[in-house]
Amino acid sequence: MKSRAELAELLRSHGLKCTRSREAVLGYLESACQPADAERIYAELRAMGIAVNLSTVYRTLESLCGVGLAKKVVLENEGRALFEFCDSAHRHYLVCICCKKIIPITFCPLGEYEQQLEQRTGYEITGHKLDVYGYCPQCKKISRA
Amino acid sequence: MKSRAELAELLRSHGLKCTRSREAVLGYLESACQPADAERIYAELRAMGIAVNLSTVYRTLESLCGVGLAKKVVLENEGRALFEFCDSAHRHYLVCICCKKIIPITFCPLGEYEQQLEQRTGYEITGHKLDVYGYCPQCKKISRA
DNA sequence: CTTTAAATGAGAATCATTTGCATTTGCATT
DNA sequence: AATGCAAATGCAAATGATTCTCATTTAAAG
Ligand SMILES: [Zn+2]
Ligand SMILES: [Zn+2]
Ligand SMILES: [Zn+2]
Ligand SMILES: [Zn+2]
Repeated sequence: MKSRAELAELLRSHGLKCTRSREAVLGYLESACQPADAERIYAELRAMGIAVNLSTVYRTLESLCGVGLAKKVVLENEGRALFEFCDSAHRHYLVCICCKKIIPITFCPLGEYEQQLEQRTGYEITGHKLDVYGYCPQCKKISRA
Repeated sequence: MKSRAELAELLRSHGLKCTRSREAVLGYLESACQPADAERIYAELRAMGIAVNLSTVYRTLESLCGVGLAKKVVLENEGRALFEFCDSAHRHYLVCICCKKIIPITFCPLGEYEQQLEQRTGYEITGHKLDVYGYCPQCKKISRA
């Protein structure tokens, strides 16, 4: 949980003008425990008494992603894009298909696989996206009952 | 490349009434060399002289996916959903971020990884989605020039 | 305190996809 | 082959997430 001054500094050091909306959105992402969509960020900020416009939330998220302060996460079967604070770590997601809870996973098992693929296909591989789906412990119980 | 009779039989055996649109869409998917989006399927069928409505293409794709004759493929940075003939094989995609060419990959390196995740997280894992991005041999050359 | 380029708010526009409803069609039954 | 009916289709309008336009406000540099 960063202070307002820290957030402001983070914005400036990434070449972004520091505004109320940006500080608010960045602050929200930084303290959120899982990726959130624009509408949700918008709603939560309003609930906190911070009046931002939805267009501005979208624009701000785009700016933040542009300078590497946020990351866009697109999941299958999810109509809307999610966003999270970007600590620039490569990661994957374990998503509950029932309650939508998301656990970020930092271990990546695909280094060798990518090399093999490059050799076999002639592609120059620049990255990958891996999402794992299933039931979280809670939903597992419920679905059994 | 299946005959019309084969396509019809495939539809019926999956519990779907056999109609001109369904036969056309399924036929297109079956002979396509890579996943295509609804609009594209629509355009190609028209070009072949088969008049189908775009809504019908969408509805047909939904039906085909519903009975397991097609599969929806959602890729990052791709505004529209893609569809492919479903041979029920688990697969991944190697996508060129330049020309959008897609190579399906049948080898999956994630069996052990899923087991480890189940143990560590308590989730019951039901599946995963892995897409690899990069430059195809052709685009690799171009970007160097 | 001015100045000025960038950011914002409000709402319209866009784009893929879905839906309502009147009409047509597959196909089982006579 | 003719009949009947539920399911499928065409068309246009609705939807929902996201982007854009443009007039107004604001951050921050001088
Ligand atoms: Zn759950
Ligand atoms: Zn990885
Ligand atoms: Zn390419
Ligand atoms: Zn796999």
